[in-house]
Amino acid sequence: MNKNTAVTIKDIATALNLSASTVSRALRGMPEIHPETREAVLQLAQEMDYQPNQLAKNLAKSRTKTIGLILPTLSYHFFASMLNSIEEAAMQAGYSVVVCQTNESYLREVAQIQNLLNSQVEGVIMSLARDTNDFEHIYRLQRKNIPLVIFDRYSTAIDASRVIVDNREAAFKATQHLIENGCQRLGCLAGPPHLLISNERLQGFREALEHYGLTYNERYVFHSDFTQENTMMQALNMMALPTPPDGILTMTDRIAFATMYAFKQKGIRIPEDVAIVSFNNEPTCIYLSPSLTSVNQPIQEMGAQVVRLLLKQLENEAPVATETIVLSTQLMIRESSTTISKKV
Amino acid sequence: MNKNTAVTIKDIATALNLSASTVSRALRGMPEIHPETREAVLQLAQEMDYQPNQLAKNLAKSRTKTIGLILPTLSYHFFASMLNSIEEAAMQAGYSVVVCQTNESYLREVAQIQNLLNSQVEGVIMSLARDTNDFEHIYRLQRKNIPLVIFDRYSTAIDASRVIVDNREAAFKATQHLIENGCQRLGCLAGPPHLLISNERLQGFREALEHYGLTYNERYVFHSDFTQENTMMQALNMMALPTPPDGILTMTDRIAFATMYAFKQKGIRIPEDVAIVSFNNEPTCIYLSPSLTSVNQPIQEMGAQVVRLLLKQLENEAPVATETIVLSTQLMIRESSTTISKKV
DNA sequence: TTGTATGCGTTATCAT
DNA sequence: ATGATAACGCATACAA
Repeated sequence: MNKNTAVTIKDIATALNLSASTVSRALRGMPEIHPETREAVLQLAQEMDYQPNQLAKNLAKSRTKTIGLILPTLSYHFFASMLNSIEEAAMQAGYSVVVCQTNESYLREVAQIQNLLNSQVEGVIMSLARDTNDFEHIYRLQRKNIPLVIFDRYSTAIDASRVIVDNREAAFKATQHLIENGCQRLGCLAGPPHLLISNERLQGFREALEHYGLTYNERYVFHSDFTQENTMMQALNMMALPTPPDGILTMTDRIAFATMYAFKQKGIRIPEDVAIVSFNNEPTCIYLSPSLTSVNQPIQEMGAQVVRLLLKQLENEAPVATETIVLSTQLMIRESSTTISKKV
Repeated sequence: MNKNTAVTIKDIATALNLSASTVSRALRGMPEIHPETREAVLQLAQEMDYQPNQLAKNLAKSRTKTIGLILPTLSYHFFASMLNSIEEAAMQAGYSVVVCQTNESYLREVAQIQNLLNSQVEGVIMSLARDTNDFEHIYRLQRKNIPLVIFDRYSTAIDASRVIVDNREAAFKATQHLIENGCQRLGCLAGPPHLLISNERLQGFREALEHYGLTYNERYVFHSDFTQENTMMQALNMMALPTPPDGILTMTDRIAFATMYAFKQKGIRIPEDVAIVSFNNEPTCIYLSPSLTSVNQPIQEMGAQVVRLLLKQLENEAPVATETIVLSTQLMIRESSTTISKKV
């Protein structure tokens, strides 16, 4: 059952013996309206509890002031936080954002882009789904000249503005930290092989090893599909190597959580048997025992930059060159990687 | 910079020397259209990469097939999961959902309802913000005959369909569990005093105490505003009582996490010194050491019921009586409340 | 089977 | 300062 009685501008107009255009102008506070008329309109609007119809407004102006945000999932704290930070920045610029999750599925990503297009969003911000390997849907978006900014999970196959962190450097520093804390045999629990940022982090991992004269061995690199079960299996497989690692770099906190969980069940001690360093710095990191060392990404800054780059495209008449913003990270050192201070 | 060249039905029509209505019908697969015309239209639409304008569509049909979802925050796993489960159920019924967060702020809640109204959502699903004490904005919604369903954080001051769990019983069982595991002096770390579900849980806590012949003492009840700092302070204050509790019921996992964090820093052992039982069963619960005993709410079921109740109102001509669905919960017993099996 | 006319609620361009 | 009219893109009642 729905209201059949939405108050419209026309209702106010006839009630006041005015034309719709006058009411419209009064409502929007245009200067040419007589104060008395304006007052009358505003008051009646209030009394009738008039709600402007955003659909009609948008259609008439051919303008929605809305941007679409496509995220892999809101269950990761990182993405939920990015949503907040993007929404904040967008709102300040007078835009609202409509969010959709892909649940890591390529098909859903395609569908969501379709939806956003139909919803007439003026621009799109996204981070790629785990399973996205083909970019035709993105190209379509671009062919329609919809401004696009990609953050975090990007692809070099897409020519769009991006906001990322220096994954290679971050992984390098994280690995360096493990080495300097005495780890000799390092393993890496990476994400799906086709995810670019996973490879960048792997690259940083490798460079750190080589920089410190350790040999990089592919057999110490395992790939997780981000699910808990798979991650636990990969982690245990790694520890079942003839000479298991004494330090592991995991690509995300979720991977680290599952790994630590698996290790706990098997009686593998952290950091005594194996140290762990991870990525994302989710709030849960500090609650674990041992607390988890993790790379922090500047979420506020990323959100602000993402929106800034999008606005640049949105508000310029002429096409704008794509831009890549690389932000730096901070390693939050905690118990999982430091044998020294087990304070508990 | 934006596309000035959105392909419309009219474009297809003139290109094919047809009328707009014919194209419209062909696009929607109406039976009365000649197969050949349909083919031609469909093909050209594809070639021109035609995107239907959802705004125009909605305006023309005075129907959006959209429901609004207002959540306190997406940072709580419970709400993020509810979003997924609601979206799933809504999609199956052909509705899409637009989400907004209040960030626990009353003012934002009011504003978000305003937005949803302007966006012409056909119905609203919500869980109240922490700070919401006044319900005029909800009443306005109802005066406009917008179907409304409230879940989890509800209020008896709002006459709307709801989907909740039996908080009193859940708290009773949780408290019972603590008592049966040997706790003698129980404390409760509740949410803000005006949150109804917090009080219901407190009621269950109290009833359990009395049922087991323990005395309920208000001095063992502390209120957290859900922030980490405040929660830590309240938790430590509780343990600073002359005779601190040996068992605590916390109202949410977030409260429990912060409490455990505070206790860890102070060297207060869980469950040896004090056992903890909580609400929400976030995934993090199993990752903690000790793992956290928590009340699980049937999120899938809740989402399905919420949507079902809303659809009932949406798809009935006549007004539908409000309904309350009370679902039952399950206590997930883990290490934080059981002295027996510290497996690690 | 297809076309014409009208409407959805609002804004915008001309007039007056 | 206000009104009439057209337009936004699509759907639909009515004609043909």
